[in-house]
Amino acid sequence: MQHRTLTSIPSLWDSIPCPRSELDLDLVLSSGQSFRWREHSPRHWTGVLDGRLWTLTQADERLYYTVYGEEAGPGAPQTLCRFFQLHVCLADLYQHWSSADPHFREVASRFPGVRLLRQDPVECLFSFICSSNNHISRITSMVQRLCQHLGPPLGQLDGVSYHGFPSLQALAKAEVEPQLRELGFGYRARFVSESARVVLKERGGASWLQQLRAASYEEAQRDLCSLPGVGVKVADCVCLMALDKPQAVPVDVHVWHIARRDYGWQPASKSQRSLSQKTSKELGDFFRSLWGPYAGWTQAVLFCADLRQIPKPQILPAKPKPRKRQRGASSGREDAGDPG
DNA sequence: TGCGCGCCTTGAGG
DNA sequence: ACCTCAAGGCGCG
Repeated sequence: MQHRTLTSIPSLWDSIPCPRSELDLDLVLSSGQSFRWREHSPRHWTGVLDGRLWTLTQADERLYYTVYGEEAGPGAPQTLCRFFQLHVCLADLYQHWSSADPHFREVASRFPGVRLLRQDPVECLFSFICSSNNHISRITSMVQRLCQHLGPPLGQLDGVSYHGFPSLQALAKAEVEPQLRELGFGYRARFVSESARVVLKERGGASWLQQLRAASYEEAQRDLCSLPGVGVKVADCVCLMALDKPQAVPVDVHVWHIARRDYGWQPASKSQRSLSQKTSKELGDFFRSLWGPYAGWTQAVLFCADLRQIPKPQILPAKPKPRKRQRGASSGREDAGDPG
């Protein structure tokens, strides 16, 4: 089977109303909320949702979707509305934030349609456990490896295999940690397998995570922080992106930078260099008091804008670099041959 | 108890 | 070749 595009086989697509001011699909799926969507052709995103394989794209005032292997079914619109939280009116929020914050108004006018996904808690938790000391492109490749090796296969498109996210049971197996180390997860390998084991055997499994949606922000954050590899930053990401806590503001060095550069913010306590837990809380409270109960959503807009404002330098074409560095004539390191 | 600091993995880029 | 940094967390003093 092949990846579908809207123009190739229109009959296999359906759509729901969704203006661009409410959703910028390209921005939302590539800005580090979820690491599971691939842009296989321009503005066409393929990924797994509710255990099925989808391609999404956007045109005019509508969001188009197609599901592989079966009919999309009558539940598809509701699945999409829930995933993109379309009941939340982004235009109203932007207006509110703009009136409260001139800097937001200036930035947001260039970045409409940035909203939060409502992700599966297990997927979100373990994706962000992988995020520590890491950047988006590398997190993406790690999560992809995690799914390819431990997740249930859902089929191939153009030779690319797609997998569901691994279950807690799969992640909790004893051989997972060495396996993940082999896959380049480093010290995060232990965090993944240990947290899976704790959630499964000491907390009651996926339903425990699910129930944190009904808990308070403070309680959810505290409970998540009891897992190995989960600190305040990762807990806030999960709270914001999977557990219905729109007030959670994940504070990282990037947000810290934005706060100082664009808001002249300085911590009350004078810890300068590193982001202490106390400073994170201070900064989160600062943004919550400025932006209100959806402060995490606001931060996502600014974060998105910041990602796009520092475009990666294009690789210059035809740069005849004299390569003099390999004098040892080392055989290529991408050798496919087995050692021995 | 609270806080600051060094360490942990890997890989890209300067 | 060396250093730093990248959407951090943990253990120690």
